[in-house]
Amino acid sequence: MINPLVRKLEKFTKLSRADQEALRDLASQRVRHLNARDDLIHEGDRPDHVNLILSGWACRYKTLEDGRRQIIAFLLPGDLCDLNVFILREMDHSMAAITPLTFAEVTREHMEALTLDHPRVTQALWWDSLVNAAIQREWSVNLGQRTAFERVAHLLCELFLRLRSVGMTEGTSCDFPVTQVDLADATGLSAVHLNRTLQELRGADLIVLRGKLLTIPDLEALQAAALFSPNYLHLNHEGQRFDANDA
Amino acid sequence: MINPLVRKLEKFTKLSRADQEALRDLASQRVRHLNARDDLIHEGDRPDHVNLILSGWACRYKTLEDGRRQIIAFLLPGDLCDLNVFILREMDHSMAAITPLTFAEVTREHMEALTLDHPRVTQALWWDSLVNAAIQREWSVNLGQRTAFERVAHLLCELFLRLRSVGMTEGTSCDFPVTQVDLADATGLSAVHLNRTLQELRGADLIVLRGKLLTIPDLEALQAAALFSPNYLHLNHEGQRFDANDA
DNA sequence: CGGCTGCTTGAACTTGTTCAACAGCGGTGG
DNA sequence: CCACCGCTGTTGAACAAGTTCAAGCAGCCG
Repeated sequence: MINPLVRKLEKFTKLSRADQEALRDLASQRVRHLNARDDLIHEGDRPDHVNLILSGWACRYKTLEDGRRQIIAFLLPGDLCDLNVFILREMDHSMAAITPLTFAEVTREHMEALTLDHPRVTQALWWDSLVNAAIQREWSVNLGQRTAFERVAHLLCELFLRLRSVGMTEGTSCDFPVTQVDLADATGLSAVHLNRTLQELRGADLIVLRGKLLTIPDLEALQAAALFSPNYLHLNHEGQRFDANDA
Repeated sequence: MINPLVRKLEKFTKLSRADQEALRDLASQRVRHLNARDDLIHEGDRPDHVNLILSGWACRYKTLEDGRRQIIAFLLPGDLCDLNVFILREMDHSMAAITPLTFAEVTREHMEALTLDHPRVTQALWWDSLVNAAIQREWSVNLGQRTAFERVAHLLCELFLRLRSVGMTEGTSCDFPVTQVDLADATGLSAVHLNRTLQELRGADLIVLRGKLLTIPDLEALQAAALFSPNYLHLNHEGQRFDANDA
């Protein structure tokens, strides 16, 4: 399989062979595995490397003292967590595997070397982190303004498009290994109401979700129901302006 | 008044004279003014410079087709918007002045020069943008998990601490020029319910809010009520490790 | 004074929560 | 092979939190 990070960044800019090689190199160092539900890192820990998701799903989350949990972001293959985390003294949130997970721990030194040697890659990584910031903002809109129905629909649209951008969809379907409890924690709904909302979405023929497979028969329709506009994902080949297929 | 950006960044690292001078320089170019409610930039516009807030309050926001509006972030003096925005083709959200506003438009070239010449400043700016990302994440927790009461309390704690970090509080009070409708749009509540929530907070003697002045008689108590933990603001002089009072 | 914007109130209503119970499934151990 | 356990998904019914609508008030500025 093609490296999902490379694939995603090429949505932004064409990368040279050397660039691609450097990225593949990132993905081959200090590779680690986790079981579903294990923490990658916990609030309060000192961050000393950047995590690059290679396969499986993970999430960022925070819990309140009384146990309420909010999932803050989903991390998919090709996602890189916070280029500069080292700068901070301690993590302000936790990260956990949702499925069995493979990821690479990229050291500070490695990141710095990459930055120096591959300006085009660096640019693309900044683009990626701006997109992540935009996603985070959209989640605020989602949680603050959308109804349960719209909110769940919106999340599904987003995840589907993000998966597609790393080549992890097949036609109108994709793997969807998230439990309803996780979805509830991501959308700020109770598990019960989330369940009923999914049923509504099914009833409206907007989604088919069975086992761990999600099918979206009519993406346009789902987007309309969610008041979803994909602009914040900045996927429209922004940086075809930088075309440099060998440096 | 001391430059708020310098003051904030010094929470992270000691800056040399030259560093400080460079930052003050940022704040003196292409200074612009807006009236309350005017947009700085609108969704869909092409971003071609970074905005540095000099005085007054602003916000980021998004609106849905049917008019629902979510305020996504508050921008206070000393706040700098998205170091790298130029990378994106178009804005995925809007920004507006809440009060009469003074801000500086910093060109791409100027930012790049700053980055090259002042690595310590660059580092501090990255710190600042990581903190902004953390704030954005915390807003998700706020919107997704906290009750109206906790949510409003939490927002007030955050704003108070952020204002304090740029020297804009006086004892237990600060200027608070935000209308209830704005607060409602930031917390995802209806204006009516926001109003009642403020009354509850007043009734519990957690805040005094009259006119445009906010007083928090017992910050600890308000934080406790909000389940507020300040760690995500990373204000605990993280970077006293870098002390270099002249380069 | 008149008109605007922002704040406040009451009452009916809706959306989403909570609690409690149960069904389905896969895995594990006896 | 069956019994049992734990996790995930599903259901009903009572309940609570927050919304909506509509009206009125207060303060401010011209």
